[in-house]
Amino acid sequence: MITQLHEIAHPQCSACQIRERAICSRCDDDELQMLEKIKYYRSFSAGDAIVWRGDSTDFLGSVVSGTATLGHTMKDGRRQMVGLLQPSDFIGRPGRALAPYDVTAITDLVLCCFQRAPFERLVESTPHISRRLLEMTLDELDVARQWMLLLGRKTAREKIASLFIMLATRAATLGGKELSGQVTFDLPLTREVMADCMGLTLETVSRQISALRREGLVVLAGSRQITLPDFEMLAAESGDDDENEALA
Amino acid sequence: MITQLHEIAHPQCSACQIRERAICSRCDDDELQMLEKIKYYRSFSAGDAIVWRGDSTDFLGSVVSGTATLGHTMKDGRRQMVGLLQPSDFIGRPGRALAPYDVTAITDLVLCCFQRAPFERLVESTPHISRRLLEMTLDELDVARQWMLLLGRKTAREKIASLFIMLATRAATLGGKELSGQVTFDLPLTREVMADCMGLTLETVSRQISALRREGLVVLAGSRQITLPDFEMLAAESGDDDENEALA
DNA sequence: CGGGGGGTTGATCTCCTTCAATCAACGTGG
DNA sequence: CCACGTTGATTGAAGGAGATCAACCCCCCG
Repeated sequence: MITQLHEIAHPQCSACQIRERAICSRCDDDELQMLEKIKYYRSFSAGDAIVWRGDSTDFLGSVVSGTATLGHTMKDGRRQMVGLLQPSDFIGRPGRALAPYDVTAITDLVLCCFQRAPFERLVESTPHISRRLLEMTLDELDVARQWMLLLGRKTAREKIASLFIMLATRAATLGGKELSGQVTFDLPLTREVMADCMGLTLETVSRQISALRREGLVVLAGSRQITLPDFEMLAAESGDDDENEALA
Repeated sequence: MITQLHEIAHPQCSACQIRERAICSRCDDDELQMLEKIKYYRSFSAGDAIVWRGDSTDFLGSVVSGTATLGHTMKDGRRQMVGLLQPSDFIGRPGRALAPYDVTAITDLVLCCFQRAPFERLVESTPHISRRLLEMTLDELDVARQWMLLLGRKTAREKIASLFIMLATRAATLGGKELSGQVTFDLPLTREVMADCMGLTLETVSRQISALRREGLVVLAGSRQITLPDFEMLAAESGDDDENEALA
Protein backbone atom coordinates (compact mmCIF):
# COMPACT_ATOMS: atom_id res chain seq x y z
CA MET A 1 0.00 0.00 0.00
CA ILE A 2 3.00 2.30 0.14
CA THR A 3 3.24 4.67 -2.79
CA GLN A 4 5.98 3.52 -5.10
CA LEU A 5 7.56 5.98 -7.42
CA HIS A 6 9.97 4.85 -10.04
CA GLU A 7 10.88 7.62 -12.37
CA ILE A 8 11.04 6.18 -15.84
CA ALA A 9 12.16 7.13 -19.31
CA HIS A 10 11.29 10.46 -20.83
CA PRO A 11 9.56 9.94 -24.20
CA GLN A 12 8.94 12.75 -26.65
CA CYS A 13 5.54 14.40 -26.33
CA SER A 14 5.13 14.23 -30.08
CA ALA A 15 5.24 10.43 -29.95
CA CYS A 16 2.97 10.13 -26.92
CA GLN A 17 0.02 7.75 -27.10
CA ILE A 18 -2.37 10.23 -25.47
CA ARG A 19 -1.19 13.19 -27.52
CA GLU A 20 -4.56 13.56 -29.26
CA ARG A 21 -6.83 13.59 -26.22
CA ALA A 22 -4.91 14.83 -23.18
CA ILE A 23 -4.48 18.29 -21.70
CA CYS A 24 -1.84 19.01 -24.35
CA SER A 25 -3.97 18.07 -27.34
CA ARG A 26 -4.33 21.63 -28.62
CA CYS A 27 -0.69 22.57 -28.11
CA ASP A 28 1.63 23.40 -31.00
CA ASP A 29 5.28 22.31 -31.11
CA ASP A 30 6.56 25.33 -29.18
CA GLU A 31 4.09 24.74 -26.41
CA LEU A 32 4.98 21.06 -26.25
CA GLN A 33 8.59 22.13 -25.74
CA MET A 34 7.55 24.09 -22.65
CA LEU A 35 5.66 21.09 -21.30
CA GLU A 36 8.58 18.76 -22.00
CA LYS A 37 10.72 20.88 -19.69
CA ILE A 38 8.50 20.51 -16.65
CA LYS A 39 7.21 17.00 -17.14
CA TYR A 40 8.38 13.73 -15.67
CA TYR A 41 6.95 10.24 -15.49
CA ARG A 42 5.97 8.16 -12.51
CA SER A 43 4.67 4.63 -12.48
CA PHE A 44 2.47 2.97 -9.91
CA SER A 45 1.53 -0.62 -9.20
CA ALA A 46 -2.04 -1.84 -8.91
CA GLY A 47 -3.28 -0.90 -5.46
CA ASP A 48 -0.91 2.02 -4.90
CA ALA A 49 -2.22 5.31 -3.62
CA ILE A 50 -1.38 8.17 -5.97
CA VAL A 51 -2.77 10.91 -3.74
CA TRP A 52 -4.47 10.81 -0.37
CA ARG A 53 -7.40 13.08 0.39
CA GLY A 54 -6.08 16.07 2.28
CA ASP A 55 -2.55 15.69 0.93
CA SER A 56 -0.78 18.66 -0.49
CA THR A 57 0.39 17.72 -3.98
CA ASP A 58 3.23 19.36 -5.84
CA PHE A 59 2.23 17.96 -9.21
CA LEU A 60 -0.65 17.57 -11.63
CA GLY A 61 -0.69 15.16 -14.51
CA SER A 62 -2.24 12.95 -17.14
CA VAL A 63 -2.85 9.23 -16.99
CA VAL A 64 -0.78 7.70 -19.79
CA SER A 65 -1.76 4.07 -19.27
CA GLY A 66 -3.71 2.15 -16.69
CA THR A 67 -6.75 3.03 -14.62
CA ALA A 68 -7.20 4.96 -11.37
CA THR A 69 -10.19 5.79 -9.20
CA LEU A 70 -11.18 9.03 -7.54
CA GLY A 71 -12.83 8.09 -4.28
CA HIS A 72 -14.21 9.33 -1.04
CA THR A 73 -14.34 7.30 2.16
CA MET A 74 -16.58 8.15 5.11
CA LYS A 75 -15.42 7.77 8.69
CA ASP A 76 -17.39 4.55 9.15
CA GLY A 77 -15.87 2.98 6.03
CA ARG A 78 -18.59 3.56 3.46
CA ARG A 79 -16.92 4.45 0.21
CA GLN A 80 -18.03 6.07 -3.03
CA MET A 81 -15.98 6.37 -6.18
CA VAL A 82 -16.61 9.71 -7.88
CA GLY A 83 -14.45 9.29 -10.93
CA LEU A 84 -12.71 6.69 -13.04
CA LEU A 85 -9.48 7.92 -14.60
CA GLN A 86 -8.26 6.33 -17.80
CA PRO A 87 -5.57 7.19 -20.33
CA SER A 88 -5.63 10.92 -21.24
CA ASP A 89 -7.64 11.88 -18.12
CA PHE A 90 -6.21 14.64 -15.97
CA ILE A 91 -5.44 14.58 -12.24
CA GLY A 92 -5.34 17.68 -10.08
CA ARG A 93 -6.76 21.17 -10.04
CA PRO A 94 -4.71 24.25 -10.84
CA GLY A 95 -4.90 26.69 -7.96
CA ARG A 96 -5.60 24.14 -5.28
CA ALA A 97 -2.85 21.97 -3.87
CA LEU A 98 -4.98 20.13 -1.30
CA ALA A 99 -6.54 17.00 -2.78
CA PRO A 100 -10.26 16.66 -2.10
CA TYR A 101 -10.31 12.94 -2.95
CA ASP A 102 -8.23 9.81 -2.75
CA VAL A 103 -6.68 8.86 -6.06
CA THR A 104 -5.79 5.18 -6.31
CA ALA A 105 -4.19 3.15 -9.07
CA ILE A 106 -6.31 0.05 -9.58
CA THR A 107 -4.10 -1.34 -12.30
CA ASP A 108 -0.43 -0.70 -13.01
CA LEU A 109 -0.36 2.87 -14.15
CA VAL A 110 1.93 5.45 -15.72
CA LEU A 111 1.43 9.12 -14.98
CA CYS A 112 2.83 12.07 -16.92
CA CYS A 113 3.40 14.62 -14.15
CA PHE A 114 3.88 18.37 -14.32
CA GLN A 115 5.41 20.34 -11.47
CA ARG A 116 2.65 22.43 -10.01
CA ALA A 117 4.09 25.95 -10.01
CA PRO A 118 5.47 26.05 -13.55
CA PHE A 119 2.39 24.28 -14.89
CA GLU A 120 0.09 26.83 -13.29
CA ARG A 121 2.10 29.60 -14.91
CA LEU A 122 1.80 27.82 -18.22
CA VAL A 123 -1.98 27.53 -17.85
CA GLU A 124 -2.13 31.31 -17.32
CA SER A 125 -0.05 32.12 -20.35
CA THR A 126 -1.17 29.45 -22.80
CA PRO A 127 -4.75 29.64 -24.08
CA HIS A 128 -4.31 26.28 -25.83
CA ILE A 129 -3.87 24.70 -22.43
CA SER A 130 -6.47 26.64 -20.44
CA ARG A 131 -9.00 26.15 -23.22
CA ARG A 132 -8.43 22.42 -23.22
CA LEU A 133 -8.57 22.31 -19.44
CA LEU A 134 -11.97 24.02 -19.49
CA GLU A 135 -13.21 21.65 -22.15
CA MET A 136 -12.06 18.59 -20.21
CA THR A 137 -13.55 19.92 -16.98
CA LEU A 138 -16.92 20.50 -18.64
CA ASP A 139 -16.82 16.96 -20.01
CA GLU A 140 -16.03 15.59 -16.56
CA LEU A 141 -18.96 17.54 -15.19
CA ASP A 142 -21.26 15.90 -17.72
CA VAL A 143 -19.94 12.49 -16.78
CA ALA A 144 -20.42 13.23 -13.08
CA ARG A 145 -24.02 14.24 -13.73
CA GLN A 146 -24.76 11.14 -15.76
CA TRP A 147 -23.36 9.23 -12.87
CA MET A 148 -25.64 11.04 -10.44
CA LEU A 149 -28.63 9.79 -12.40
CA LEU A 150 -27.23 6.28 -12.18
CA LEU A 151 -26.63 6.51 -8.42
CA GLY A 152 -29.92 8.15 -7.58
CA ARG A 153 -32.42 6.38 -9.78
CA LYS A 154 -31.16 3.29 -11.55
CA THR A 155 -31.71 -0.29 -10.42
CA ALA A 156 -28.79 -2.58 -9.64
CA ARG A 157 -29.24 -4.26 -13.01
CA GLU A 158 -29.27 -0.96 -14.88
CA LYS A 159 -26.20 0.18 -12.97
CA ILE A 160 -24.17 -2.84 -14.05
CA ALA A 161 -25.37 -2.59 -17.64
CA SER A 162 -24.48 1.13 -17.67
CA LEU A 163 -21.02 0.46 -16.30
CA PHE A 164 -20.30 -2.17 -18.94
CA ILE A 165 -21.61 0.10 -21.69
CA MET A 166 -19.42 2.92 -20.42
CA LEU A 167 -16.29 0.79 -20.21
CA ALA A 168 -16.90 -0.75 -23.61
CA THR A 169 -17.40 2.70 -25.11
CA ARG A 170 -14.28 4.09 -23.50
CA ALA A 171 -12.22 1.10 -24.59
CA ALA A 172 -13.51 1.38 -28.14
CA THR A 173 -12.73 5.09 -28.49
CA LEU A 174 -9.26 4.65 -27.00
CA GLY A 175 -8.62 1.65 -29.21
CA GLY A 176 -10.35 3.08 -32.26
CA LYS A 177 -12.67 0.09 -32.62
CA GLU A 178 -16.22 -0.35 -33.81
CA LEU A 179 -19.04 -0.05 -31.30
CA SER A 180 -21.83 -2.39 -32.24
CA GLY A 181 -22.63 -6.05 -32.32
CA GLN A 182 -20.00 -8.08 -30.45
CA VAL A 183 -17.63 -6.07 -28.27
CA THR A 184 -14.86 -7.26 -25.96
CA PHE A 185 -13.03 -5.30 -23.28
CA ASP A 186 -11.01 -5.69 -20.11
CA LEU A 187 -12.55 -5.05 -16.75
CA PRO A 188 -10.00 -3.10 -14.71
CA LEU A 189 -12.17 -3.16 -11.57
CA THR A 190 -12.70 -5.77 -8.89
CA ARG A 191 -16.28 -6.51 -7.79
CA GLU A 192 -15.65 -4.41 -4.73
CA VAL A 193 -14.48 -1.36 -6.69
CA MET A 194 -17.42 -1.76 -9.05
CA ALA A 195 -19.71 -1.77 -6.02
CA ASP A 196 -18.07 1.38 -4.67
CA CYS A 197 -18.54 3.03 -8.06
CA MET A 198 -22.22 2.28 -8.29
CA GLY A 199 -23.40 2.55 -4.71
CA LEU A 200 -23.99 -1.18 -4.29
CA THR A 201 -22.47 -4.05 -2.32
CA LEU A 202 -20.05 -6.42 -3.99
CA GLU A 203 -22.50 -9.27 -3.51
CA THR A 204 -25.19 -7.44 -5.45
CA VAL A 205 -22.70 -6.69 -8.21
CA SER A 206 -21.78 -10.35 -8.43
CA ARG A 207 -25.40 -11.46 -8.49
CA GLN A 208 -26.36 -9.01 -11.22
CA ILE A 209 -23.40 -10.01 -13.37
CA SER A 210 -24.37 -13.64 -12.91
CA ALA A 211 -27.92 -12.82 -13.96
CA LEU A 212 -26.75 -11.00 -17.11
CA ARG A 213 -24.51 -13.96 -17.89
CA ARG A 214 -27.35 -16.46 -17.46
CA GLU A 215 -29.38 -14.42 -19.93
CA GLY A 216 -26.52 -14.38 -22.42
CA LEU A 217 -26.16 -10.59 -22.37
CA VAL A 218 -22.55 -10.86 -21.24
CA VAL A 219 -19.91 -13.58 -21.51
CA LEU A 220 -16.96 -13.81 -19.14
CA ALA A 221 -13.50 -15.14 -19.86
CA GLY A 222 -12.01 -15.36 -16.42
CA SER A 223 -13.56 -12.77 -14.16
CA ARG A 224 -11.94 -9.81 -15.81
CA GLN A 225 -12.47 -10.06 -19.53
CA ILE A 226 -15.92 -9.24 -20.75
CA THR A 227 -17.56 -9.90 -24.08
CA LEU A 228 -20.88 -8.36 -24.99
CA PRO A 229 -22.40 -10.55 -27.71
CA ASP A 230 -24.76 -7.70 -28.59
CA PHE A 231 -23.80 -4.19 -27.51
CA GLU A 232 -27.17 -2.65 -28.36
CA MET A 233 -29.07 -5.34 -26.49
CA LEU A 234 -27.15 -4.63 -23.30
CA ALA A 235 -27.47 -0.87 -23.85
CA ALA A 236 -31.23 -1.36 -23.83
CA GLU A 237 -30.89 -2.66 -20.26
CA SER A 238 -29.01 0.40 -19.04
CA GLY A 239 -32.04 2.66 -18.66
CA ASP A 240 -30.54 5.38 -20.87
CA ASP A 241 -32.47 6.86 -23.76
CA ASP A 242 -30.91 6.33 -27.16
CA GLU A 243 -30.61 10.06 -27.77
CA ASN A 244 -28.40 10.34 -24.73
CA GLU A 245 -25.03 9.98 -26.36
CA ALA A 246 -26.02 12.31 -29.17
CA LEU A 247 -26.04 15.16 -26.68
CA ALA A 248 -22.88 14.25 -24.84
CA MET B 1 -45.95 25.09 -17.93
CA ILE B 2 -45.41 27.29 -20.97
CA THR B 3 -42.17 29.26 -20.88
CA GLN B 4 -42.96 32.87 -20.15
CA LEU B 5 -40.51 35.50 -21.14
CA HIS B 6 -40.98 39.05 -20.09
CA GLU B 7 -38.00 41.16 -20.90
CA ILE B 8 -37.45 43.52 -18.04
CA ALA B 9 -35.39 46.56 -17.11
CA HIS B 10 -31.69 46.73 -17.81
CA PRO B 11 -29.78 47.56 -14.61
CA GLN B 12 -26.14 48.57 -14.60
CA CYS B 13 -23.71 45.68 -14.09
CA SER B 14 -21.82 47.74 -11.54
CA ALA B 15 -24.88 47.82 -9.30
CA CYS B 16 -25.76 44.15 -9.78
CA GLN B 17 -26.41 42.04 -6.70
CA ILE B 18 -24.39 39.09 -8.02
CA ARG B 19 -21.50 41.22 -9.23
CA GLU B 20 -19.06 39.68 -6.74
CA ARG B 21 -19.68 36.01 -7.43
CA ALA B 22 -20.98 35.56 -10.98
CA ILE B 23 -19.20 34.86 -14.25
CA CYS B 24 -18.32 38.56 -14.46
CA SER B 25 -16.75 38.82 -11.01
CA ARG B 26 -13.19 39.25 -12.31
CA CYS B 27 -14.09 41.73 -15.03
CA ASP B 28 -12.91 45.32 -15.00
CA ASP B 29 -15.06 48.25 -16.09
CA ASP B 30 -14.17 47.97 -19.77
CA GLU B 31 -15.07 44.32 -19.80
CA LEU B 32 -18.36 44.99 -18.05
CA GLN B 33 -19.16 47.45 -20.84
CA MET B 34 -18.78 44.67 -23.37
CA LEU B 35 -21.07 42.42 -21.35
CA GLU B 36 -23.65 45.18 -20.94
CA LYS B 37 -23.94 45.34 -24.71
CA ILE B 38 -24.91 41.71 -25.16
CA LYS B 39 -26.91 41.09 -22.03
CA TYR B 40 -30.64 41.18 -21.44
CA TYR B 41 -32.90 40.04 -18.63
CA ARG B 42 -35.65 37.47 -18.60
CA SER B 43 -37.91 36.53 -15.76
CA PHE B 44 -39.67 33.25 -15.14
CA SER B 45 -42.46 32.18 -12.84
CA ALA B 46 -42.22 29.26 -10.45
CA GLY B 47 -42.73 26.09 -12.47
CA ASP B 48 -41.64 27.51 -15.81
CA ALA B 49 -39.22 25.60 -17.98
CA ILE B 50 -36.13 27.63 -18.82
CA VAL B 51 -34.60 25.08 -21.16
CA TRP B 52 -35.71 21.63 -22.25
CA ARG B 53 -33.24 18.82 -22.65
CA GLY B 54 -32.34 18.58 -26.32
CA ASP B 55 -33.29 22.19 -27.05
CA SER B 56 -30.93 24.36 -28.97
CA THR B 57 -30.35 27.48 -26.89
CA ASP B 58 -29.22 30.83 -28.24
CA PHE B 59 -28.25 32.22 -24.85
CA LEU B 60 -26.26 31.52 -21.71
CA GLY B 61 -26.68 33.37 -18.47
CA SER B 62 -26.50 33.88 -14.74
CA VAL B 63 -29.24 33.40 -12.18
CA VAL B 64 -29.81 36.82 -10.58
CA SER B 65 -32.53 35.83 -8.14
CA GLY B 66 -34.60 32.73 -7.49
CA THR B 67 -33.78 29.04 -7.75
CA ALA B 68 -33.74 26.60 -10.66
CA THR B 69 -33.05 22.89 -10.98
CA LEU B 70 -31.00 20.99 -13.49
CA GLY B 71 -32.73 17.69 -14.02
CA HIS B 72 -32.87 14.53 -16.05
CA THR B 73 -36.02 12.48 -16.61
CA MET B 74 -35.98 8.86 -17.75
CA LYS B 75 -38.52 7.50 -20.22
CA ASP B 76 -40.51 5.79 -17.49
CA GLY B 77 -40.74 8.97 -15.43
CA ARG B 78 -37.97 8.46 -12.90
CA ARG B 79 -36.26 11.78 -12.38
CA GLN B 80 -32.96 12.90 -10.90
CA MET B 81 -31.92 16.47 -10.24
CA VAL B 82 -28.24 16.96 -11.00
CA GLY B 83 -27.85 20.58 -10.00
CA LEU B 84 -29.48 23.32 -8.00
CA LEU B 85 -28.95 26.77 -9.46
CA GLN B 86 -29.05 29.78 -7.16
CA PRO B 87 -28.11 33.44 -7.56
CA SER B 88 -24.74 33.86 -9.33
CA ASP B 89 -24.80 30.33 -10.77
CA PHE B 90 -24.26 30.00 -14.50
CA ILE B 91 -26.48 28.26 -17.07
CA GLY B 92 -25.18 26.89 -20.34
CA ARG B 93 -21.96 25.66 -21.84
CA PRO B 94 -19.93 27.67 -24.33
CA GLY B 95 -19.39 25.64 -27.46
CA ARG B 96 -22.46 23.49 -27.10
CA ALA B 97 -25.88 24.80 -27.97
CA LEU B 98 -27.80 21.57 -27.28
CA ALA B 99 -28.91 21.39 -23.66
CA PRO B 100 -28.10 18.07 -21.98
CA TYR B 101 -30.58 18.66 -19.12
CA ASP B 102 -33.90 20.25 -18.33
CA VAL B 103 -33.55 23.56 -16.54
CA THR B 104 -36.63 24.50 -14.54
CA ALA B 105 -37.43 27.55 -12.42
CA ILE B 106 -38.79 26.31 -9.09
CA THR B 107 -39.35 29.79 -7.72
CA ASP B 108 -39.90 33.05 -9.54
CA LEU B 109 -36.57 33.74 -11.14
CA VAL B 110 -34.62 36.42 -12.98
CA LEU B 111 -31.95 35.47 -15.46
CA CYS B 112 -29.21 37.69 -16.85
CA CYS B 113 -28.81 36.32 -20.39
CA PHE B 114 -25.99 36.71 -22.89
CA GLN B 115 -26.47 36.05 -26.58
CA ARG B 116 -24.52 32.92 -27.37
CA ALA B 117 -22.35 33.95 -30.32
CA PRO B 118 -21.01 37.25 -28.97
CA PHE B 119 -20.56 35.76 -25.52
CA GLU B 120 -18.50 32.88 -26.90
CA ARG B 121 -16.29 35.38 -28.69
CA LEU B 122 -15.91 37.29 -25.45
CA VAL B 123 -14.89 34.13 -23.60
CA GLU B 124 -12.15 33.59 -26.18
CA SER B 125 -10.80 37.10 -25.96
CA THR B 126 -11.22 37.85 -22.25
CA PRO B 127 -9.08 35.87 -19.81
CA HIS B 128 -10.98 37.39 -16.89
CA ILE B 129 -14.08 35.64 -18.13
CA SER B 130 -12.58 32.33 -19.24
CA ARG B 131 -10.60 32.13 -15.99
CA ARG B 132 -13.73 32.65 -13.95
CA LEU B 133 -15.64 30.16 -16.06
CA LEU B 134 -13.00 27.52 -15.41
CA GLU B 135 -13.05 28.28 -11.71
CA MET B 136 -16.85 28.02 -11.52
CA THR B 137 -16.86 24.81 -13.54
CA LEU B 138 -14.30 23.22 -11.23
CA ASP B 139 -16.41 24.24 -8.25
CA GLU B 140 -19.50 22.73 -9.84
CA LEU B 141 -17.57 19.53 -10.41
CA ASP B 142 -16.70 19.38 -6.73
CA VAL B 143 -20.33 19.91 -5.80
CA ALA B 144 -21.43 17.20 -8.22
CA ARG B 145 -18.95 14.77 -6.68
CA GLN B 146 -20.04 15.56 -3.13
CA TRP B 147 -23.52 14.88 -4.36
CA MET B 148 -22.47 11.53 -5.81
CA LEU B 149 -21.33 10.48 -2.34
CA LEU B 150 -24.70 11.53 -0.99
CA LEU B 151 -26.64 9.62 -3.65
CA GLY B 152 -24.55 6.50 -3.53
CA ARG B 153 -23.86 5.99 0.13
CA LYS B 154 -25.83 8.16 2.50
CA THR B 155 -28.99 7.10 4.35
CA ALA B 156 -32.26 8.95 3.86
CA ARG B 157 -31.72 10.76 7.15
CA GLU B 158 -28.21 11.83 6.19
CA LYS B 159 -29.45 12.99 2.80
CA ILE B 160 -32.01 15.33 4.33
CA ALA B 161 -29.56 16.65 6.90
CA SER B 162 -26.98 17.25 4.14
CA LEU B 163 -29.51 19.11 2.00
CA PHE B 164 -30.49 21.39 4.87
CA ILE B 165 -26.86 22.04 5.74
CA MET B 166 -26.14 22.87 2.11
CA LEU B 167 -29.10 25.21 1.76
CA ALA B 168 -28.35 26.93 5.05
CA THR B 169 -24.72 27.39 4.04
CA ARG B 170 -25.64 28.76 0.63
CA ALA B 171 -28.21 31.14 2.14
CA ALA B 172 -25.71 32.35 4.71
CA THR B 173 -22.94 33.07 2.21
CA LEU B 174 -25.35 34.85 -0.15
CA GLY B 175 -26.81 36.83 2.73
CA GLY B 176 -23.52 37.36 4.50
CA LYS B 177 -24.77 35.85 7.76
CA GLU B 178 -23.16 33.87 10.54
CA LEU B 179 -23.11 30.07 10.27
CA SER B 180 -23.38 28.56 13.70
CA GLY B 181 -25.90 28.09 16.46
CA GLN B 182 -29.40 29.01 15.29
CA VAL B 183 -29.83 29.43 11.54
CA THR B 184 -32.98 30.15 9.52
CA PHE B 185 -33.50 29.85 5.79
CA ASP B 186 -36.17 29.44 3.13
CA LEU B 187 -36.78 26.10 1.51
CA PRO B 188 -37.26 26.75 -2.21
CA LEU B 189 -38.08 23.10 -2.97
CA THR B 190 -41.25 21.06 -2.68
CA ARG B 191 -41.01 17.63 -1.06
CA GLU B 192 -41.17 16.12 -4.51
CA VAL B 193 -38.25 18.17 -5.84
CA MET B 194 -36.25 17.38 -2.71
CA ALA B 195 -36.92 13.70 -3.36
CA ASP B 196 -35.76 14.04 -6.97
CA CYS B 197 -32.60 15.76 -5.75
CA MET B 198 -31.67 13.06 -3.29
CA GLY B 199 -32.79 9.90 -5.00
CA LEU B 200 -35.70 9.27 -2.62
CA THR B 201 -39.50 9.31 -2.76
CA LEU B 202 -41.41 12.30 -1.47
CA GLU B 203 -42.94 10.15 1.27
CA THR B 204 -39.52 9.24 2.62
CA VAL B 205 -38.49 12.89 2.53
CA SER B 206 -41.57 13.84 4.52
CA ARG B 207 -41.02 11.10 7.07
CA GLN B 208 -37.39 12.00 7.63
CA ILE B 209 -38.19 15.67 8.05
CA SER B 210 -40.87 14.73 10.57
CA ALA B 211 -38.35 12.60 12.45
CA LEU B 212 -35.80 15.44 12.58
CA ARG B 213 -38.56 17.73 13.79
CA ARG B 214 -39.64 15.33 16.54
CA GLU B 215 -36.03 15.28 17.72
CA GLY B 216 -35.85 19.07 17.74
CA LEU B 217 -33.06 19.20 15.16
CA VAL B 218 -35.20 21.31 12.84
CA VAL B 219 -38.18 23.60 13.41
CA LEU B 220 -40.67 24.39 10.66
CA ALA B 221 -42.66 27.59 10.21
CA GLY B 222 -45.16 26.62 7.56
CA SER B 223 -43.71 23.90 5.37
CA ARG B 224 -41.18 26.13 3.65
CA GLN B 225 -39.29 28.06 6.29
CA ILE B 226 -36.72 26.13 8.23
CA THR B 227 -34.94 26.95 11.45
CA LEU B 228 -32.03 24.91 12.67
CA PRO B 229 -31.78 25.47 16.43
CA ASP B 230 -28.24 24.14 16.33
CA PHE B 231 -26.40 24.10 13.00
CA GLU B 232 -23.49 21.97 14.23
CA MET B 233 -25.81 19.40 15.75
CA LEU B 234 -27.59 18.87 12.45
CA ALA B 235 -24.29 18.87 10.58
CA ALA B 236 -23.25 15.94 12.75
CA GLU B 237 -26.19 13.99 11.27
CA SER B 238 -25.13 14.63 7.68
CA GLY B 239 -22.45 11.96 7.54
CA ASP B 240 -19.78 14.43 6.40
CA ASP B 241 -16.44 14.72 8.15
CA ASP B 242 -15.72 18.08 9.72
CA GLU B 243 -12.61 18.59 7.61
CA ASN B 244 -14.75 18.39 4.51
CA GLU B 245 -15.47 22.03 4.00
CA ALA B 246 -11.88 22.97 4.71
CA LEU B 247 -10.90 21.27 1.46
CA ALA B 248 -13.73 22.61 -0.66
C1' DC C 1 -68.66 24.65 -1.71
C1' DG C 2 -65.86 21.95 -4.65
C1' DG C 3 -61.33 21.01 -6.30
C1' DG C 4 -56.51 20.74 -6.71
C1' DG C 5 -51.73 21.11 -5.11
C1' DG C 6 -48.76 20.17 -1.46
C1' DG C 7 -47.94 17.65 2.74
C1' DT C 8 -48.32 13.92 6.35
C1' DT C 9 -48.96 9.35 7.93
C1' DG C 10 -50.06 4.31 7.83
C1' DA C 11 -49.71 -0.61 5.98
C1' DT C 12 -47.47 -3.58 3.13
C1' DC C 13 -44.06 -5.11 -0.02
C1' DT C 14 -39.61 -5.60 -2.33
C1' DC C 15 -35.07 -4.92 -3.72
C1' DC C 16 -30.94 -4.66 -1.91
C1' DT C 17 -28.03 -5.37 2.19
C1' DT C 18 -26.07 -8.15 5.68
C1' DC C 19 -24.13 -12.16 7.38
C1' DA C 20 -22.13 -16.36 6.19
C1' DA C 21 -20.49 -20.43 3.71
C1' DT C 22 -18.02 -22.11 -0.19
C1' DC C 23 -14.88 -22.09 -4.10
C1' DA C 24 -11.07 -21.18 -7.33
C1' DA C 25 -6.60 -19.24 -8.20
C1' DC C 26 -2.29 -18.09 -6.49
C1' DG C 27 1.84 -17.70 -3.70
C1' DT C 28 4.70 -19.24 0.12
C1' DG C 29 7.21 -21.88 3.18
C1' DG C 30 8.07 -26.37 5.38
C1' DC D 1 5.00 -30.95 -3.77
C1' DC D 2 1.48 -30.42 -0.78
C1' DA D 3 -0.71 -27.87 3.43
C1' DC D 4 -1.89 -23.28 4.43
C1' DG D 5 -3.27 -18.61 4.08
C1' DT D 6 -4.90 -14.95 1.22
C1' DT D 7 -7.59 -12.53 -2.12
C1' DG D 8 -11.38 -12.23 -5.25
C1' DA D 9 -15.67 -14.18 -6.58
C1' DT D 10 -20.11 -16.69 -6.18
C1' DT D 11 -24.20 -18.14 -3.89
C1' DG D 12 -27.64 -18.75 -0.12
C1' DA D 13 -30.71 -17.24 3.77
C1' DA D 14 -32.52 -13.65 6.59
C1' DG D 15 -33.42 -8.91 7.61
C1' DG D 16 -34.26 -4.06 6.86
C1' DA D 17 -34.43 0.68 4.73
C1' DG D 18 -36.91 2.71 1.71
C1' DA D 19 -40.58 2.16 -2.08
C1' DT D 20 -45.29 1.63 -3.13
C1' DC D 21 -50.12 2.06 -2.49
C1' DA D 22 -53.54 4.52 -0.19
C1' DA D 23 -56.07 7.48 2.99
C1' DC D 24 -56.45 11.89 4.81
C1' DC D 25 -55.38 16.85 6.03
C1' DC D 26 -54.63 21.70 5.21
C1' DC D 27 -54.88 25.75 2.75
C1' DC D 28 -55.73 28.61 -0.97
C1' DC D 29 -58.61 29.95 -4.78
C1' DG D 30 -62.20 29.91 -8.21
